[in-house]
Amino acid sequence: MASDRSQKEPQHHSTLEEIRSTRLEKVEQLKKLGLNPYAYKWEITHHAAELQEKYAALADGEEVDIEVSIAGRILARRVFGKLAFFNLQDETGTIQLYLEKKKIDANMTDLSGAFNHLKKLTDAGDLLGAKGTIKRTEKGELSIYVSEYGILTKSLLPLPDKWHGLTDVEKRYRQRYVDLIVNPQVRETFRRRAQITAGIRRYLENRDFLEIETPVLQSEAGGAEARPFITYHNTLEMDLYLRIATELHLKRLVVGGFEKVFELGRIFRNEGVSTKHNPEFTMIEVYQAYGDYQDMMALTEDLIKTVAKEVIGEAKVTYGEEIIDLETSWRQETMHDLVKEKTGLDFNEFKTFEAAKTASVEAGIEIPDDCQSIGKLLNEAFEQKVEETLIQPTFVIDYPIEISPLAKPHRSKPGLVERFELFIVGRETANGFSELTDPIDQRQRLEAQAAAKAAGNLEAHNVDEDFLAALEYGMPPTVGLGIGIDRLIMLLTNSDSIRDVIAFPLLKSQSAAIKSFDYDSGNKILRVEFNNGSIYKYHEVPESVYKGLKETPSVGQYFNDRIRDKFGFDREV
RNA sequence: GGGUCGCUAACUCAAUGGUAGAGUAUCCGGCUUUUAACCGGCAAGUUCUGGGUUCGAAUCCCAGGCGACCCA
Repeated sequence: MASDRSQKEPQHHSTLEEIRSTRLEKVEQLKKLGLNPYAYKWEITHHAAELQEKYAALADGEEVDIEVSIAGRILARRVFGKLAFFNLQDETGTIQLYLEKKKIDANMTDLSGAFNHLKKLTDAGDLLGAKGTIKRTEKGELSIYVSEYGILTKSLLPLPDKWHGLTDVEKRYRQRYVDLIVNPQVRETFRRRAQITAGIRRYLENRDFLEIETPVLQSEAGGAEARPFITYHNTLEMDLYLRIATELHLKRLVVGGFEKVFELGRIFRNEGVSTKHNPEFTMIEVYQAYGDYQDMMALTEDLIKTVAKEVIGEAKVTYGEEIIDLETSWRQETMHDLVKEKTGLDFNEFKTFEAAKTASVEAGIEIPDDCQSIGKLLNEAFEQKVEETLIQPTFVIDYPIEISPLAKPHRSKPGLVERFELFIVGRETANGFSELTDPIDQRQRLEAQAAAKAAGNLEAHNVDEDFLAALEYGMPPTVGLGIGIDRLIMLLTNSDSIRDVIAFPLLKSQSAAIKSFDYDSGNKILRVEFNNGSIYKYHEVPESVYKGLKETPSVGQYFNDRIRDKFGFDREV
């Protein structure tokens, strides 16, 4: 019998494409057997972790005659002649399946050769349902002694290497689903992320804050200094901006009479990508009427402590080499004092900008061109010399007015505002201030921003007249807070890149990878086939461009520069 | 934006400028206590792309793509 097979064409089963086609054949074989390779349902009675916990004390070789049914993904197979062991993973963990020919064939009488089909037609990566009893093997592994199985979904693509797992960082982010399958700690990170955001909402709802959703698409970006994404509404024929903050709309709600509001949502900033920045990220903004920044610092501290305790179990966090103590009362220092402590410079003493600049240069502070006031210089000194040293939670308070256009002037310190920022592990984690409620003062500050925009500052914005109108109706004394949720989650999950806490971080798109192209000179249509199998037809493409593409040394580069996004197209495949 | 490093079989990695290899996975055969199962066998490559130098390039040079890290 073996000799018949050996005379067949040599089989090639190595590349992805070939593995996939082998598995597609298995799909067909399952269908022929009357088994649906893409099943509708499997009744689950238990999960892996639950069973592991419940039967932790079961002795080696012992069995428990309780029928259980579970489902999950096959992570590993160890197959013998008439016996097999599979490791099955569900959302909670893994458990071994003890698969014996005798037992399975005796129970699955409708399917002759049930055990052999299981051996031949399943692969690591398939989703499998199994019913059976509990048994700890003689080697000590808690198992389900399977009487019946169901192939629930046939997987067509192989899982990553079982030794090394998925180590390619890029692939982990680009194909997060694979990362999640093979790296349990990644699932734990996102589980914890969900617990953190749920905990924050619960905390605020318990204190009568109301979450109200505000627009993502805005005709004026505002509420922060950042470059916005611009998009276009076709039927209204207008440019729209994706929000860079929720601030100005939440304040409108406070004007409208809501005393405690918040929104936890996605913010978009058209800026670079780094371990600390993703162009879309999650922020919570909280506004409370009739309070000031001291009230909000108290709330911020209590909120973060409470959530950390709920999620981690204690208000102590290990982050890299550091142990962050969230429990003891958080330090509160003025920006002036901290700068003085680290640099020896007392910014209260400087009478002129020139004097401050000279002293700062001596202290080793680099001064950018647009830094033209004592306040901005103070902030530079803070960012360059202090920020990264603030490891344990620290509220920095009383910021220069120049860098805080929406904050209320300090009640006793001229030139400053009642603002705080929270720093943990050297990173800005939260920002809040007594809100500016004087509409005339606010107009002046926004007009200064608009002037900066007109002068070319891409992070400045036009005056939001409607927001000013709202302030003119009267906003109560109010304090506001913003927390960078991703950075908080990084802290509470001990992650050093923001990409580790965003399920699908933004990545540069991979190269066009053009397979082939041809040109219809009569209709001026350039037809391009990509390596991923898709085919696009570009219209009104001049023959010169086609010739250029034909002659260029780098097709992909030429395509990106001269064709992509330059011509209308439709997609053929 | 700048710098450093990387890109070789599906995966993880080798290969003095001189025949591109190994382990794992896949595929075939065997196997009733494995858990990185084991034993035997087959197959698997546009060395990221495009140029250049050379008798000869995975290796050296140039340009580009993508990524990681650091800096601003």
